[in-house]
Amino acid sequence: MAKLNSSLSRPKSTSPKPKSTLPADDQIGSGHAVTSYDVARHAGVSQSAVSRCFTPGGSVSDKMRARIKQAADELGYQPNAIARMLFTKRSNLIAVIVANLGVNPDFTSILSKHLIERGLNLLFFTLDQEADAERAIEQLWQYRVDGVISASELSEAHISLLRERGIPLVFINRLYEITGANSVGCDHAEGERWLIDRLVQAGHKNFGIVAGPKLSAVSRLRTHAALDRLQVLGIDKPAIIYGDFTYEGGRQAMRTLFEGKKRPDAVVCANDLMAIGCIDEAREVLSLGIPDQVSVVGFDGLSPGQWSAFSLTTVRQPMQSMVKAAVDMLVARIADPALATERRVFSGELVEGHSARLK
Amino acid sequence: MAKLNSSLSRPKSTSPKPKSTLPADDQIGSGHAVTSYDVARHAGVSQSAVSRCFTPGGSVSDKMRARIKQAADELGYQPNAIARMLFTKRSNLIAVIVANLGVNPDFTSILSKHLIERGLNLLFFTLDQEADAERAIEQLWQYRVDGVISASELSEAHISLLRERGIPLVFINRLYEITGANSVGCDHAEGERWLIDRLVQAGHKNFGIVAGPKLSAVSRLRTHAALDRLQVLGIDKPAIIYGDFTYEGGRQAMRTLFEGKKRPDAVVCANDLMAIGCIDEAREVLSLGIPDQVSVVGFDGLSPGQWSAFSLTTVRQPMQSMVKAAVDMLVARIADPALATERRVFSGELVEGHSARLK
DNA sequence: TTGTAGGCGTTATCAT
DNA sequence: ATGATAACGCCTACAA
Repeated sequence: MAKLNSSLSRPKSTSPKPKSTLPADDQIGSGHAVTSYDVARHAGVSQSAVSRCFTPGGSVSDKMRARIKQAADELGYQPNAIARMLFTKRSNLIAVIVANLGVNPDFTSILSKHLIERGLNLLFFTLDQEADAERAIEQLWQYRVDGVISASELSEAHISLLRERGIPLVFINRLYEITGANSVGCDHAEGERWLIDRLVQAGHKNFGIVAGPKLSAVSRLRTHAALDRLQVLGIDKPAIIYGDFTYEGGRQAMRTLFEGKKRPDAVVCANDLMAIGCIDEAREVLSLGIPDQVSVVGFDGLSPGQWSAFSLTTVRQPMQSMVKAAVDMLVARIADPALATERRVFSGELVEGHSARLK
Repeated sequence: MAKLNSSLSRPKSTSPKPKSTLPADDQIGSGHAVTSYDVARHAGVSQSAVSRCFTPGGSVSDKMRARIKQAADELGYQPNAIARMLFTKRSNLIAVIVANLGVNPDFTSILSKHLIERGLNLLFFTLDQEADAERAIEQLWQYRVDGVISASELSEAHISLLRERGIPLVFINRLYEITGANSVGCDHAEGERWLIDRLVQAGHKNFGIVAGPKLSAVSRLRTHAALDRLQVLGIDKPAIIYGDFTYEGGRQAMRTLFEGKKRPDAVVCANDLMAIGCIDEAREVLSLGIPDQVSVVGFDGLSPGQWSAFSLTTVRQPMQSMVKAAVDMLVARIADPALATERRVFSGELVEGHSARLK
């Protein structure tokens, strides 16, 4: 029961015979891993012909192409991407890094679609703890990914590591002002100003802010913009509660906000999930009418927010455009790594739900 | 400006010199792609020593290991997974296939976590149209993934293709009775019986069923189980509406259900998202009290269903356990492809929310 | 324990 | 247009 010798006739293989590279024809679908040599032998051509035949720009006669394609089909041959990668140094792999929380649920599938369109594949990394980032960076390097899209913040060290290694990196909705890293994002400040302006126009006076985690850059951007605008409009400094971007966090923040003596008439949340939590807490526990007694606004444009139970007033991020832009940008950088770093910022879209009194 | 000759001293390279494989030492962090040869040269050892040093079971003396590790660190060396794959035929890649709709949002991140624990990486495929399946199967084969986890249904042809190629496959929550494919899932029938029993016990008499798409196996399982149980309990045959597993679909189904002359007092939905849609439609448009006038139940255990706005009565699928089981099973099959195919079925957990009158 | 040498399945350069 | 052949970077007998 010796192993079956599937692919003989390699250049310097055991067979000493110099010419006549066509020993006994193969049995179809037998052993594993049919290689280009097997196809070549089966079609009676050289291995390089097979390779060319599967290469986009390869110069092969129609007749030969047909013969090879048929042989390949009969044997069930597909080129081995691994071997190709080894030679070409292009893996067609894009590493996608997402933080476990605070990511729009359909982000991944939208991204996947855009990558597919460009013939790229998605190597997925999700980050729970800081240690995971270390591992992700190490792995994606080992797999020689062509580029990285990150929806999670990365340390300076990791960013520069990627730069040194020449791996293009594009951030989605993270990390703006910092060191030259490519990014696409939503104009959080603008959106937040819209919300505040509308709320103030409608006569709200006592604001409460539900921020995200203190170290979240997105939360900072949104919250600061709101605070700034309130100050510009001459509104009293609002109470600020720091949440964790979750539903539960939103509920808790709302509770805390209404324990104080100065109860807000408008609550501005750093994301939709917390806003939903606020609404539920207001109705369920605090017995407050939304938007009659309190207005609540969020940020993101999550689909649950648009369910009629909440009808959340919020700013929708143009996910499709952002993701497309990120992929475009990444692909451009892969083609020409010398391109200048760039930021693309999209305006959100104000969604006037019924969770806030707007007039 | 000639290209810099980073790694000389390959076995049969240009250099004719037979011995003394240590030409001028390298400049750190210079060119790209530092290889094991570079490290070897830097540390003054053989390339194979470097390789062994990075291989779990490799036999290297502590002294040498230290020297090599240091050299590797200085040069920023990480083994090239691609080259390794080519030789070992193991990619440490697991293909994960999900259908675009109808997937529990945190499924991917849970899965990712479990794969990480085993040192596996996640190659992500999302399926929109039937054509995408074709592409996914082709790609994952080209990348020589070690195994496949699918949360989407696959055609018989694709399943047997994977089998022929010796790629272990585990389904999550799909495709039970069919051809010997490994799967883990939730006991839909049992859960559905629980729901029906409780509803009937509480005195509900007129049922409405909101099913999923007609070709969805999961929907069929859940719906059939509900219908069977109703029949066993002697309840009149309920109206059945076919939805699409979405929120909007749920709303529409609810509307249709209440256009009929026999208005149900209990609506059983094939998933949580549609159940939420039903609740919103009932309250918003039909002005029906939940659960006073109609009871609504779902299936899945989605977190939005548990928000107090809905407090959905449902059956929660034990996602963590299911995913862990799937990974365990897959890893076992990778280790021993001859293992018998197996199905693991977990019981769900009845969640008694307030969307249904249960007594 | 360490070094030598051959091969994994491609692509690409060169003759033909 | 086609066929030989040398890498690509690593792993693993085998020899020392």
